[in-house]
Amino acid sequence: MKKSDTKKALLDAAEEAVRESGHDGFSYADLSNKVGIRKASIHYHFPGKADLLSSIMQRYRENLLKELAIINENTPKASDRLLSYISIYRSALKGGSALCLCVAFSIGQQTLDEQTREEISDFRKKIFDWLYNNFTLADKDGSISNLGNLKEETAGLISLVEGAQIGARFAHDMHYFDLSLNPFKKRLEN
Amino acid sequence: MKKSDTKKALLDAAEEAVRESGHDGFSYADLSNKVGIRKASIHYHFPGKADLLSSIMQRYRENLLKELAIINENTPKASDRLLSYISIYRSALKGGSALCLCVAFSIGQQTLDEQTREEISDFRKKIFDWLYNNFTLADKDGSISNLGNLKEETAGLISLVEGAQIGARFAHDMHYFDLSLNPFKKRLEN
DNA sequence: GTCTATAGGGAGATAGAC
DNA sequence: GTCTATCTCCCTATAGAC
Repeated sequence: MKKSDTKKALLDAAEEAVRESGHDGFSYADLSNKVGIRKASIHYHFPGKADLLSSIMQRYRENLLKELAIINENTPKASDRLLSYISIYRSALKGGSALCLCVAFSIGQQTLDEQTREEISDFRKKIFDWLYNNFTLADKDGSISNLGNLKEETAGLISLVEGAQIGARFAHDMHYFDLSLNPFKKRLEN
Repeated sequence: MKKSDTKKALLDAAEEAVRESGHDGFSYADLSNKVGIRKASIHYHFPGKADLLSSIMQRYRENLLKELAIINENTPKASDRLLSYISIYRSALKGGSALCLCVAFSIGQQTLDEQTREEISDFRKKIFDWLYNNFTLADKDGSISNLGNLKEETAGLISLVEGAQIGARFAHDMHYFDLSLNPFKKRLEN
């Protein structure tokens, strides 16, 4: 198999594993089974597990930030942009069996290498800024009711979405996510 | 040392470890160092790790449900009760280094034994009911503004508080918790 | 009750053949 | 690039002396 194909298969399998079981909840043996390659061979593509985890995070960050940029391009109203944000986190749940990669890494940060932790930290800041800018837009276009302090609204929405993911995965029930988000969604004018 | 004293020391050390590192983020060796007992001796008090984890959870559940009952006895206004609830989760953060036990177990549920998972699940339901009853009270005493659907409010507050814990611990910053909770707190009338 | 000693397994990682 | 074989380390758990 071509080097890049195996590498992608490993990244895909590892990302899925992290989102379902956490980064220390899967082993090279698990990965080996999923991809159909001996576990020693994984080290050819990623010398250590830290390299693998860092690569997953890098790829995820690039893709998601691109998605958010596209939302801004195509969606004029702030409330609609936030709805898109919420739906990204909703679909990441995969019916209640997985978390988005950012939440999965954030809850297991203690045993991560410094570099990956930095990447997550930087990523979280960028998400915060994107939301903050769109709450600022909402303050102008009036598409969200009862707006308070914009930094508080931003932190509150991130916490709400991440907490809803945790709860929904625990219960294996998407309904819990929707239930949690509804009070916020009712403030959005469509 | 008396049996019950060692047992309590083990429970205390294990609870702290779970809240800081997760239930598979600490070993009998870690516990052995903290308590000053050889790791083999731990098995005398708790035959397996599952027994230890289950005991921590049982103790925590009993204590917290007792606390919530006392809040109801001593605090007439719904908004004040919810403030107490929030402050329990806030102080559990220990400045951003730990989670409350319920969140710590909830995020690591995949590798828990069935019994402990059941205990957490049951505990979460009881927390939900306590909050739901107090949102119902708020609907009567008018101490929370803009009340929507009460189940949604309940799920939303749990998600908010749990997500705020995750974010605050990641950033090692209590401020993030306070920032996240402020929009909700502003709806409470004091 | 607590100890020493050790079993048994799984983790990530490396060497070297092909 | 992928393989087999092996290494080292750490985990939970048990046996048996004191």
